Amino acid sequence: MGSNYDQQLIERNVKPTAMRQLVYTVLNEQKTAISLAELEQKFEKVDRVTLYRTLKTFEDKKVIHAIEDGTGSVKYALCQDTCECNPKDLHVHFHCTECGQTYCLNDIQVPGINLPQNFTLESVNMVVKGVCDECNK
Amino acid sequence: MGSNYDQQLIERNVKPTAMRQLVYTVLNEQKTAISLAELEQKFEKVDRVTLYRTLKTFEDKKVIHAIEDGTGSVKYALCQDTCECNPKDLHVHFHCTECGQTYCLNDIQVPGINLPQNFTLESVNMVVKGVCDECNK
DNA sequence: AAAACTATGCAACTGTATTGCAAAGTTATT
DNA sequence: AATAACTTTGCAATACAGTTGCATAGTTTT
Repeated sequence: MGSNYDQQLIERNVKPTAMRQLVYTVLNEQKTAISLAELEQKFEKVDRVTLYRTLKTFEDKKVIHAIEDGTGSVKYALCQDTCECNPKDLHVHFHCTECGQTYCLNDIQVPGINLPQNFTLESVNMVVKGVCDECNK
Repeated sequence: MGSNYDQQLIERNVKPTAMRQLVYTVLNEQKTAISLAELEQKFEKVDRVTLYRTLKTFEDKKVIHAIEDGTGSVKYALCQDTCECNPKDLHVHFHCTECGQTYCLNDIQVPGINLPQNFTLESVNMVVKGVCDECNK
């Protein structure tokens, strides 16, 4: 049989084990980015290290991207289908200081930056902090 | 007597104690942003918690700003004279993946972002990663 | 000089991230 | 089909950044 998400994993060269299918499913259900600790809480019983390595594998293979939102715990979210995690694929993230949620603003591309002479660019982590629409109600 | 830097501290409503003068001096000597652990190593013998609280005080009073560069340890750098840490005062930071240094690109302002409806902005943490001029030689 | 407040130092603790190693599971080879 | 080689998972333990509580020292106010 195999999960509905096998294809996404296989396309990114990740063997779709049971664990990975589960993790992918959970990630897919999230509206906002999620930390390792939060992911752990979605399961009855699971080994944190296995989740940790699953996330690392997913990140390496560009199934997910990491967001350093400054809370002390890295958040993760699924990449868009077309994402190669190149600078041009990068979007802005939003961290709500009220509810603590971290959003992917997939529609807002990270603006280009002209670096000083001889600085070369690999990636950009841009996190806007403020209050989200839910908390502004 | 008093240190040369008393004025800067007093202007920001920080009492210029001996400890704070020392920390300010060290921060002022840095070309790149520095972590708590790195700061600790600049002293023969010093209590980490005191440094920690000194940095927190400096940050609160906008003597320094914190940079979340994604390395797992927050970096700190002196604010510019005119800085009020408002969005318009914010500059881009650069983290070199080769030497590990984090630079303040004081001349490069963080670009404005149009947030979705009902999202309000407080601050922005923008870190560009790549290779710095020194490491590109 | 005493009281009130602020800063410092030490000990202890929390939580995230990470590594090593053995067991279980999977894939390739004979 | 049995073995070997490799990959994934689970458990134990560790490393380290960040943080809190409390007692002492120092400073300022009354």
